[in-house]
Amino acid sequence: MGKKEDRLSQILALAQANTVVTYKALSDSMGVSTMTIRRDLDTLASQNVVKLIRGGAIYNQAQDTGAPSYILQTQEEVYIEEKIRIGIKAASLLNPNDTFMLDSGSTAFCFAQAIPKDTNCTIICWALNVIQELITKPSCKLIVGGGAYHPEAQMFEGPEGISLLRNSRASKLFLTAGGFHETLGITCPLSYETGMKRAAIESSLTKILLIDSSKFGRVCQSYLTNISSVDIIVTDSKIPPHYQDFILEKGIKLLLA
Amino acid sequence: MGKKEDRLSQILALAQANTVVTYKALSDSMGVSTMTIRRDLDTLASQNVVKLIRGGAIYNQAQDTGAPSYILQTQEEVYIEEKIRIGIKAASLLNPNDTFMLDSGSTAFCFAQAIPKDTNCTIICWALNVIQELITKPSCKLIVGGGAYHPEAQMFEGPEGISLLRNSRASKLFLTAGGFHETLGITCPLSYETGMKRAAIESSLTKILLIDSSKFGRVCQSYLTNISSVDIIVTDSKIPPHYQDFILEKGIKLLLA
DNA sequence: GCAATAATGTTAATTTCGTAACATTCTAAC
DNA sequence: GTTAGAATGTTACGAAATTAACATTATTGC
Repeated sequence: MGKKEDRLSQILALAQANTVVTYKALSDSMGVSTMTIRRDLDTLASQNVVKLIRGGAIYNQAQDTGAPSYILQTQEEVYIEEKIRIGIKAASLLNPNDTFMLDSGSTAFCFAQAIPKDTNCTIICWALNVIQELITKPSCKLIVGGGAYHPEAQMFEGPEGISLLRNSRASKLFLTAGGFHETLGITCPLSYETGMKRAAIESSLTKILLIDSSKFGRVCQSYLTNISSVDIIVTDSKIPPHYQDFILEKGIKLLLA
Repeated sequence: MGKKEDRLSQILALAQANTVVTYKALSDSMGVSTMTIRRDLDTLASQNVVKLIRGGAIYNQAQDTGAPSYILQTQEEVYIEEKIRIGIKAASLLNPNDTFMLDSGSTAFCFAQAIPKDTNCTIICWALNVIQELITKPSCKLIVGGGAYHPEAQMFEGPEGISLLRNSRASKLFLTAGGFHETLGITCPLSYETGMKRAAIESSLTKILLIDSSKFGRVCQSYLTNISSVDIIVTDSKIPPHYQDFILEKGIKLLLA
C-alpha cells in the first residue's frame, strides 16, 4: 500500500510550497475524489504536519522548524542586546566595495543583520545562518567556504573551505570568539572552528574581533590565537575596566557599543 | 478615522500569531459584524499581507521573508507537481547509509523534500535551497561544496567546490538538467553550473537524472554531457513516447513518476 | 445642525462545504 | 479464484460561508 504514502508526501510537498491546499484542487490535480483527499488530510492533520481549515488545510510550519538546529539558540539569547549593538558598531567600520571575511556565531549573525541593504561588498563566509541573512542583501556578493556541516555551530568546515580561505584575500576579518584572557589568549569552544578561523586570520589585513563583555576572563577549550594578532576589538560597555586598559596598552583599537 | 486602522493592525497581529484567522472569531472578539471583518480582510489581502481562504485568511509570510531570492520561484512553479512526484520516485532509490551527491535546481529541491526524515545518509551538495531543506533532517550528514554564491540558481560554485567534489566519492548522483536532446545531449541554462555538475558526474558511480517531461527535446546554452553517461532517468509520465523508446534503446533505466 | 458620504450592519438567496452512511473497487492471503 | 478487509467513491442532506442589495449608523465639512 504505497499509494496513500505517495499521495501524502505529494500533498505535503504542495502544502509546503503553497502554504494552503484545498480539497478541490488536490482532488482535481491528483485524480481522486475529494473524500479521499479529505481522509488524507485528516491523516496529515493527526500527525500535526498540516492544520485543517474549511475547504482544505494549511502547512503547519510550527512543527518542522527543526530548521536552524538551535543548540546555539540558547547561547544566542545570552547578551543578545549587546551583540546587536556590537554588530551595528562594527558595521560602521565598513567601506563601500570592501572585501571582508565574516566568521560564524551569534555575534557574526548580528553583524550580518546590521550590514545596510545597499552596501556593495564581497563577503567570504562559512556559517549558514550568516549566509541566510546575507542573501537578503542583493548588493552583497557572497563567497562561501564549504565542507562538512556542523549543526551545533551552523557552520561549514573542512580542507576545501580552508583552502578557499587560503586562496582568498580580504581587507578585513570580522572574527568571533568564546573567550578572551590576558595570558591564555583568544579561545573558542569547538575545536573544529579553529581551522577556518586561523586560515581567515592569515588571509586578511585588519583583524576585527567582535566579542561581548561576558567573554573577558573566560577561557574555552580550543586555543585560537594570541591577543596581539587582532587590530580592533568591538565589545560592549560592560567590559571590565582592567581589560579596557590592557587592550589599550597592547596598542589595540577598542570600540565600545 | 482611526478605527479601521486599529482593527487592521490588530487583525494583522492576530494573523501573524495564529497564522489563521476566521471571520467569525474576529467578529466575535472585536465586536463588529462579520461583514466588516470581511471588508477588513479584503483590504489586507489587497495589500498582500494576508491570503484569503474560505472562512477567513492566513498570514502571508511569503511577502515578509525576503529570504530565498526566488528568481527561481517562477521556474519552480512550472511542472511543480511533476517535480514533486519525480522527487518522491527518486527517493525510493535510496538505500540506508548511502553517500550521494545532489545537484541544484527545483527538481533537486523536491527530491530533498522527499527524503524521509529518518534516512541515515551522507549528502554532498552545493545548492542553498537544498541545504536549507536537508538541515531539517537530523539523520543526514551534509558536505557542502563552497564557492561564489549565484542567487539566480541558489547555488555555490568555484574551484574549491569542484576540488571538493573531485576529492569525494559517492555511490549515486542525482543530477538535474534544463534540456535533453537525442543528438545534442544533456544541457543546462547557466554556464557556471557545468563545472560542479561534471565534477559530480566524474566522482559518482550511478548517475541518476531527475528531469521533468517538459525538458525533452529542449536544448539549453551549456552542454553538460552526452546521454549515455547517465544510468537512470526519473521523469514523469508525460514524456513523449519516442523519447521513451530512445532511452530504453540506449540501455538506460527509465522510471516514470 | 444638516446634508453628504463613508463605514458598518442586516438579511436572504446562492453556493460551497462537511458529514455520514452506504456502494464500489482494490488488494492480499488462502 | 474466492473472500475478507481495506481503501476509495458516491450520494444526499444539513451546516456553514459568500454575495449582493439594501438599511442603518457614524463622520465630516459647511
